[in-house]
Amino acid sequence: MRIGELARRTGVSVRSLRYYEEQHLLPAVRRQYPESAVGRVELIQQLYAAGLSSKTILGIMPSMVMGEVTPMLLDRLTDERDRIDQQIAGLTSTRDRLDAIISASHDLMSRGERCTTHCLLPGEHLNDLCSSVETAK
Amino acid sequence: MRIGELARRTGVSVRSLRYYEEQHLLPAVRRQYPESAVGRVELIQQLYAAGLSSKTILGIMPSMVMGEVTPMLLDRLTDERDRIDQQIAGLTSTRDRLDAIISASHDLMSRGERCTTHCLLPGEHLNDLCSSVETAK
DNA sequence: CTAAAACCTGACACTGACGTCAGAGGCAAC
DNA sequence: GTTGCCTCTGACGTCAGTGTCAGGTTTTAG
Repeated sequence: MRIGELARRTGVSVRSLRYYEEQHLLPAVRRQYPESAVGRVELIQQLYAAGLSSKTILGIMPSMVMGEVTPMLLDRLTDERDRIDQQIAGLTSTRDRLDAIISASHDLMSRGERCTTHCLLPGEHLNDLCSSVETAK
Repeated sequence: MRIGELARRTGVSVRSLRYYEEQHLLPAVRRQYPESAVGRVELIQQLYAAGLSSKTILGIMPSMVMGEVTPMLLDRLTDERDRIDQQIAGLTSTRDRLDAIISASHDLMSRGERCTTHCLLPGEHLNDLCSSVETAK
């Protein structure tokens, strides 16, 4: 498979694939990629989405491809897993915060009420922000 | 409170705080920040961590500060919440993938076995990657 | 009053993953 | 041949958040 087809099949731009190769994440043998490159590209994308850098991905790639893991790699994997766990926790808390506002405003709108005292950030005066938002544009 | 103290209390650099003000996320009144700025900075950081851009944050900020939300803001909030939900799902799947490797390698090491066929990415030859990793450094 | 400390403005640098463009080559069908 | 598509190399641009430095002003301590 050549780079164009790989790009089509993965939905990843040619530029990105070349970048991956540049980072030694995606080896090509004489302009040909094996069938397995598709899964590999998807793995790379997934790890990028999880906030790993190309260097980190390069580091843990061997353990993702082979079932075999050295103690050092195991450490790295565990570190990253823990980091992702933390990230999930943070995102969950953020989502809950957004959710609280969304459902609260649903409740309010269904009753036609208004509530400016039930702030999530206490101590703010409305004018503080309104003015800043207006002057922003 | 002035910017230095705010920086100390939030653990955010002075430079970043100034950037927030530049983006109209953190209004200052004559070089003075109100007590509530601390919570506000933490909110900003949390939203940044969730992948929101400064523009988006500026857009949804009013609804975070006041309980009141316009339908337009509600849409934006819902969009962001859904995006974060997706992000959480992706991260969870990535973490599970890492976890699978970690626990599998624990099992293997405890038995002193080796398993190169139990790959997570089928169809790869070990040499594909080993060579690419070696030549990387 | 003076010196030090904090602050402001403005600008440029950097990172990382990727876009984009130019120029050059390869390989197919017509 | 040549037309056209795909590829490669190389370089520069982008974006957002932040570091950093220079040079000037304000606030605070003595």
